[in-house]
Amino acid sequence: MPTGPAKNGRRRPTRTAGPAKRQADYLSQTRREHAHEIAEDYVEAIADLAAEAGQARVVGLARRLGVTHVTVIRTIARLKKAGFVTAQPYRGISLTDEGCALAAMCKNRHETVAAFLRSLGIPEQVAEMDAEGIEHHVSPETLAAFKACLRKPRP
Amino acid sequence: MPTGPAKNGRRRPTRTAGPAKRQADYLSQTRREHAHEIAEDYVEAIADLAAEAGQARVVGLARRLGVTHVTVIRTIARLKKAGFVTAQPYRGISLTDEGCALAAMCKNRHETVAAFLRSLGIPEQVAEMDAEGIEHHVSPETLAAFKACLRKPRP
DNA sequence: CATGGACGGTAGCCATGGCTACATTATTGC
DNA sequence: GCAATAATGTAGCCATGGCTACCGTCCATG
Repeated sequence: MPTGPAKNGRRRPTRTAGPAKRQADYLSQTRREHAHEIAEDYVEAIADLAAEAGQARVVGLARRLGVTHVTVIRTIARLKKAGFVTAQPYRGISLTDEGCALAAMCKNRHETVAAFLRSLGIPEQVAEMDAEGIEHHVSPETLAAFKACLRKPRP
Repeated sequence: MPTGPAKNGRRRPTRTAGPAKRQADYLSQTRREHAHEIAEDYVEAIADLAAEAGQARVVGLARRLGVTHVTVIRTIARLKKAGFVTAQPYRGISLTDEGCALAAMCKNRHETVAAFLRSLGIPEQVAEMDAEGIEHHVSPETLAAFKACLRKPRP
């Protein structure tokens, strides 16, 4: 039972229409992006492992991503359905052309973000850590601005 | 059935120990942060609604956050357990002191990130959109660097 | 003062992304 | 060639964060 009468403006004509709607869209978009983040981390890790060990394997991915091999297997299944990787049971994991392109884009973007942060005087480790989280939310416009800043550093 | 013998270096002594471990930690950390992101978005929205309408209500939050009122109710329950908000059924939602502090920090951080992006020449709307995603991953060091850049803009 | 419609809440579904525990397959070393 | 071990895969659990459908509350207004 409620403890008393609510005399708050319940029937107010909402009034938070314009800007609130826009922010809602931004937030929805950000949430949608989150689905891609994992895929990006995976294809990047697969590309790296393939480059350094000749082939990406489940345990290697698990170690690199900080999850159990079970999680890797399940996520790989999704990436397979999404067309980013190919994999047969007990064999290594390979990127499709699409996956390769995504990995290359991610690697480039990650490098740019990390370099930009370092150029602001942020310590290596912190820059790397922040880049890991930031990179997935950097639009092409912002990425271009970062690159421009790196090209002509402040005096 | 596998289509043939795998002659890949399975028994290699892992060799991806040092840097891979570090990256795994970074990624784990980023994943952990994700749990906080929602809380941050909520307390910020609650603070805004309280400021502009006198009280935060479920439907208002739902509109602002771009989700259904059901999602809001469930998340509020979690935030309540976490000690960020207080709420009784059919009453408005209020921030605890802790929630208030978090909201203030988030608002400040969001403003800083958005202003920094705008200072790089990124269009208002894009800056706002990117800030929404980036803000949750900005460490204190990086935030300080952004603020420093804003204080003395490039000539 | 009754009631309609907005608001708030519950039940139950789905997908994702973790996990442990257990089973299966490949490789390797004896 | 066979056993041990590491890698891979399966089953099933939990939490989170969406959703729809439906039901309950409340209060402004006729």
